[in-house]
Amino acid sequence: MPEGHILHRLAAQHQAAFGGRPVAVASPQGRFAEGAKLVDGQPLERAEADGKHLFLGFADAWLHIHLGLYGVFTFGPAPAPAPVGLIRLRLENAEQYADLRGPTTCELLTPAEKEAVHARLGPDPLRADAEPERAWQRIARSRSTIAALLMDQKILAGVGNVYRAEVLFRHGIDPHRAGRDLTAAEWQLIWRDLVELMREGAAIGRIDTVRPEHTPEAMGRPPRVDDHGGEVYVYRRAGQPCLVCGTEVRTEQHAARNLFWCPRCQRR
DNA sequence: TCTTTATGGCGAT
DNA sequence: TCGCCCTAAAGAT
Repeated sequence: MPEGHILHRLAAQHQAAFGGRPVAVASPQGRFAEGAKLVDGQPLERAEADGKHLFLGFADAWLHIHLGLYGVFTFGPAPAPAPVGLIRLRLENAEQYADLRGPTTCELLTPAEKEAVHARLGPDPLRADAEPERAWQRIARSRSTIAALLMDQKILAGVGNVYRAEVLFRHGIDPHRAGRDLTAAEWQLIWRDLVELMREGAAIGRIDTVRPEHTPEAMGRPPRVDDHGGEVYVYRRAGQPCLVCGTEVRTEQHAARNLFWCPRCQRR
């Protein structure tokens, strides 16, 4: 269950495992059988991520993958075992295999179609070519909440529900504030923090956002483990005490997604 | 053996 | 704003 950091990590993993060499491409489940056949046996020329999209470049086409809410890749040493469950896509060479389950999107694109995907995305904090100013231009004019804007991939690419909740907490910002009420200085701090947090997330493969001075050990509280693998301030911690001030963390449905925040720490 | 839930996004209304 | 799509694991019965 992925935000942008996972897709960048996956691009690097595919490059390392399959880059520059022919790859067997198949669809054990059958739903992507025709597409798989078209690139089967071609070398993987390059792998890249753009927001939450993964692109695998073959000679004849770009393989475009979006994991959606519960898509997942599994890597392992070759030979791949007999398929268990629904495997949409399997990549394999002599050393390794990768299985893809449950993606929202798994399709072949032309270069022009790939560029069209890029064109409709906002800047991605994990890409060197990102222009945060583009996002700010839209946020500064918007009456939508900053919570909704951070999740809008046309505004900002790669940020999901966890990074949204956590970056707003780290900057003390009430998620319900309108984008146009943010200051340019606040936006710059949010962007820089996202770049840093997501780079670390891509490197270690999970989302850790709790500053050293706020860890349970540093605060003299019993240790704890968040059930999604990382250490966070508010995401999925509704009803539990805020790590900083002890106030109960709140949650609500916000544009059909779960929003979490601390009503005391996030009053700006 | 059910029902629910999830770090997403699309199109219809 | 709603329903719907993709799948697996956790929780309820």
